[in-house]
Amino acid sequence: MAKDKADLLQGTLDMLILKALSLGELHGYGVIQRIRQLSDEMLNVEQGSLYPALYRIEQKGWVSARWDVHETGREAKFYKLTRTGRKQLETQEASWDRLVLAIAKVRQAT
Amino acid sequence: MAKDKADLLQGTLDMLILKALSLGELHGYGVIQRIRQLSDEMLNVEQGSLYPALYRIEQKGWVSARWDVHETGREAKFYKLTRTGRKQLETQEASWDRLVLAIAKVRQAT
DNA sequence: TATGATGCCTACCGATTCTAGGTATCAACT
DNA sequence: AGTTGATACCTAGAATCGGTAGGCATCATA
Repeated sequence: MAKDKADLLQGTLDMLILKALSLGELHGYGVIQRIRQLSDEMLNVEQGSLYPALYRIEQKGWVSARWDVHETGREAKFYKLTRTGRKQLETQEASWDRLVLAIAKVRQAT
Repeated sequence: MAKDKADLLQGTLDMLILKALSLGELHGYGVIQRIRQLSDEMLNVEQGSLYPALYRIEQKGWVSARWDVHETGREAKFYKLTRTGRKQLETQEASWDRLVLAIAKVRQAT
């Protein structure tokens, strides 16, 4: 991938996807675009990462999927956050915050 | 591992180890203790994660190792940050900061 | 008509952390 | 004396997950 885009750390992708979908129903490809846009082009999710992740997340019941046609007339698979998924997003955000805090503490040390 | 300790994300361990060693030479087991202590018990590095990581890091030239006896009279393998390792720490900290920033941007979205 | 963007997918690779074991020394307690 | 827990090192294998690289189809645009 492009060198100016940061690689994701394992465990952050689910949270990003759930967050993107928390802003409204969206199809897979759109999730990539939304994450890229929201992060000011800093995060680029590869398709080879996204689709398996969406599948995993759907299996866990965090999103529901349905095929539909969007305004441009093209077919796409739309994903929607479930109630469980919203809970999961909160959980993952809390974990992320704890980790960021813990690492900040270590880095403060002199 | 204990449920009150956060699991690490892949990619953060190296940075934590390098940071711990940047505060002074230390043996492997001590790295675990130092990270735990600096993070207010929030981060717990497993031995099965640490030793392979130290080996990898040594292979990359980021730390140098030597056997020695510490004040308690016990033998231990002491690791020291190399000049390259210090550069690497800066690089990894910068990457971490960028990732945290990017994720914060996504999470700000309403 | 050719190219690039959109849109879906899969197979495999590589990296890394964890679990679960093993070994040994030492202090402390029973 | 024996047991336990902390200290100190290590390895093998499992599991996870993101990336690379491929495939396929549609559509707008040059």
